[in-house]
Amino acid sequence: MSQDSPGIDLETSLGYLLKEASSALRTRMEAVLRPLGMTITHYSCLELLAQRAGLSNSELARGAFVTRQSMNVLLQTLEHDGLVTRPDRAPSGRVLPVELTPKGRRQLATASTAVKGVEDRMISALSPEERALFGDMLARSIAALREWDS
Amino acid sequence: MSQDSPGIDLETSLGYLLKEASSALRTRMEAVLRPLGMTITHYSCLELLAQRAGLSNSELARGAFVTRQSMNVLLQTLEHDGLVTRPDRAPSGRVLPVELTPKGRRQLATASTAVKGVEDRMISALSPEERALFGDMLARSIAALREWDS
DNA sequence: CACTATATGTCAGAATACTGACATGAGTCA
DNA sequence: TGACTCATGTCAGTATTCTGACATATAGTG
Repeated sequence: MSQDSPGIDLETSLGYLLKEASSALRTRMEAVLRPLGMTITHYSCLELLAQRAGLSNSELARGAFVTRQSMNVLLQTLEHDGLVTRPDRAPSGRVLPVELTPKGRRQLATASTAVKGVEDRMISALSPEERALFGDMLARSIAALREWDS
Repeated sequence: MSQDSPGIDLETSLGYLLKEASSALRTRMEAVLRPLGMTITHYSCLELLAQRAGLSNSELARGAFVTRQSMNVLLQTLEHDGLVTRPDRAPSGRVLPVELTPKGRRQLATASTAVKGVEDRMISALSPEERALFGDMLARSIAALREWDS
């Protein structure tokens, strides 16, 4: 039971809590996006494109935290459904800039409000000052985890 | 190259930051567990069992944030590899209590050390006082996200 | 100019997790 | 007792993501 070793106490582990929070957020987002026929990656892709039009497949993949292979199959579906467009040939190099269509923009609008509701629910547990600090601590944690990147 | 920290508004979203932090933690954990031939779910299962011996398949699934079907597949592998044991018949009801074998305990020991190193790296960006507050904020966020269930 | 390194898009296969469904056992309540 | 509800373990099929690999295009270096 409570044998030591270099064991990690999951009850107080910040890593476990972080995963737990991320899982809860993911579950809630899936719940509100499912009626809209969208997955989280699907929504993330559209949201990224709305803020930075012309992102490439690889850039979208990094922004949505999936591999570029996974993003590519998603983009094929989005393109087929008329939500995004890609040029037939790369304007420069091999990079294919992706853009939202009006239809994609409309779909994003409804999804964005739904997702914002989930995020608002989450941060409702934090005071305005705490929200700033929370974001700052998250950013510092991210930086520390990537510190010795190769 | 515009691959690092583009000035998108998503960077100020706490939901996105949370997902980003979770992704960074996941990447680091995968990096240290891969040489040991373990996945995160694999490790999580062993860690859960070390702290609470006799957990059922469904309980392990909830603790590792996967479905009980996925956990069952993993448990079959772990059982085949001699890392955990399950009784042939349920002592009560249908619940099959899972237990670590000495071999499983040894494998967990090395993995736990590696994972602890990752977590230590992450919280090194936070002061001791901040760590407590960080955990508290995460717990409150989790509670807020789940109180919706009604 | 060649050579190298990096990044991209893409294809194919494998690993992993999920949804749906079913039977079983325990607990609750009329 | 019997009907109902709930949770569990399990089977089957599907879906999504990942790993590995390759050719190509750009930039940097000698």
